[in-house]
Amino acid sequence: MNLEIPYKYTEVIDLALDTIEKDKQALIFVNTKSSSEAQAERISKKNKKTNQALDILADEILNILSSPTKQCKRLSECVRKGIAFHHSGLNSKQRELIEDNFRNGLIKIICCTPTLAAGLDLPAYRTIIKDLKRFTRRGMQFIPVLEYLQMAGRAGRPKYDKIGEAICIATSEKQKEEILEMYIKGKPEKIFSKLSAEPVLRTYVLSLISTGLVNSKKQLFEFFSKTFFAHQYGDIQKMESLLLKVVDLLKNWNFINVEENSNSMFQSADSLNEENKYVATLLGKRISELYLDPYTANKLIEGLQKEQEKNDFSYLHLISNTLEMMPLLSIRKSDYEKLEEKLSLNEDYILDTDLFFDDHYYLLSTIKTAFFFEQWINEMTEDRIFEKFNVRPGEIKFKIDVADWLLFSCYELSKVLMLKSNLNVLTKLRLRLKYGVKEELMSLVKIELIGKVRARKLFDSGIKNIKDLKNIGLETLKSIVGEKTAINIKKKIQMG
DNA sequence: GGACGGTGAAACTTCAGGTTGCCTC
DNA sequence: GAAGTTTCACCGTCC
Repeated sequence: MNLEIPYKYTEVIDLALDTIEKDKQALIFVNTKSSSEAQAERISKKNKKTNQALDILADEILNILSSPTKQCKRLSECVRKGIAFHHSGLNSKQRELIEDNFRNGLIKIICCTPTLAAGLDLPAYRTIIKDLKRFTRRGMQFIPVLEYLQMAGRAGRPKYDKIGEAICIATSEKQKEEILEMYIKGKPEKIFSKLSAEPVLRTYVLSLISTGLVNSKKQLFEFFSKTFFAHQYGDIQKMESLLLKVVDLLKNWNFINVEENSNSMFQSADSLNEENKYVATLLGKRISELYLDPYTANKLIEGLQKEQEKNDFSYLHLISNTLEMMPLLSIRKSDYEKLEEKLSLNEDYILDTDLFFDDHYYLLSTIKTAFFFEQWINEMTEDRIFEKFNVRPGEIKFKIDVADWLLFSCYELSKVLMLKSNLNVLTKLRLRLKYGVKEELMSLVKIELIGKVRARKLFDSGIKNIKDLKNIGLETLKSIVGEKTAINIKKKIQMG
């Protein structure tokens, strides 16, 4: 760790310290999670002001998880000095604590990613926008003016301050001019319709047909011609051919039927015929209710229908290979060997065999993502996961939620398609995923008040299910999970 | 002499966010 | 492309 602070950082630190000196608060926007952590750390090391309330808060933050992660420790040490970092990788309780204690004035500075710019109402006297560039596929690019406005708009607290300050940090004289032109004098960019993204378009077309709002080509065109999407797209003919392409896909996947209209003079079952009727199939309806992108749904179905032998990894990999799971975990140099090994070990269990002939890097990313889920359901701790996979607690939660939704979708699709062999495995997997436990803990974890940590402790002490819990003496239980919890658990079991 | 700790440069890694599902053990 | 993090060689100190 380098304690010497390079010149270019000092102005942000000075601004932060000046804010504290004035007894005001500031938000500092940076472009990455680790940048927000490093920035908060630098400021906290320079800030001398602490107090008892901050100590209490710092301890609370440290002990939110059963075993504190590196991130918890780092955040806790910053908060001890009244400084915090805030991004999507934080545990949700920690995030809430930071927000609440910024509102009540205890925390003076938050270094954050753009999470805080939109949605959350957290005004500050001063907003410092340190990074106006962000990494994209085309390298470092200036962020949109709209985003800049969101961030700058956090400055000034209506009830407390008459003014607010939004400060941009330029890295050079040239950039200073660019920022002035683009953000201060510039206009916000136009808004674009989200429908232009194909997955969204597919989902909407299916949902329109499925709910019966649209049931012919004519109605479909009519509906879309009134949307903002059409207004922006301009070329109506091109849009119509795009829509027909989607309809054909849905038909090929058996999510909708195109039925002939018996009154029509020209009978043909294709989707082009003006008068043919679009009707969602049972499968299509379910997919629409699940909010699944039809493309993903089709992929899942193809996998679920495979008759080859499946294991847990098969399903975890199936859901990792979807648009919804993007972005997949990225691969480090040191990962390759392990991932290749994992791949060859599970080659026979992978359901989407097309992957073997495609982009190998992508294949390995799907393997790594599935591997991450597999480690999670085998009780790898959050700290270890951060270390091994570089996924922070808040991101684990997010990925798990997506996975659970997709597994549930797999379950529902299997039900509609009468693929009964998948059902039990999927239910089991979902439960294990939810708690992050091995199969042996499943019956314990189902009991209220018992999560992954307590379940593991109990199991290792020979208590393996609810019957064991009933039979065990209160004193013994106390020695395992602590006094209060033991009493509460006993109460719960007797009631249930 | 060896263990240990601090240092700094070079190599490596990563890059914001967060929609949507449901009743079953 | 830039910043943050990790790794590693090097050096001085202490026992």
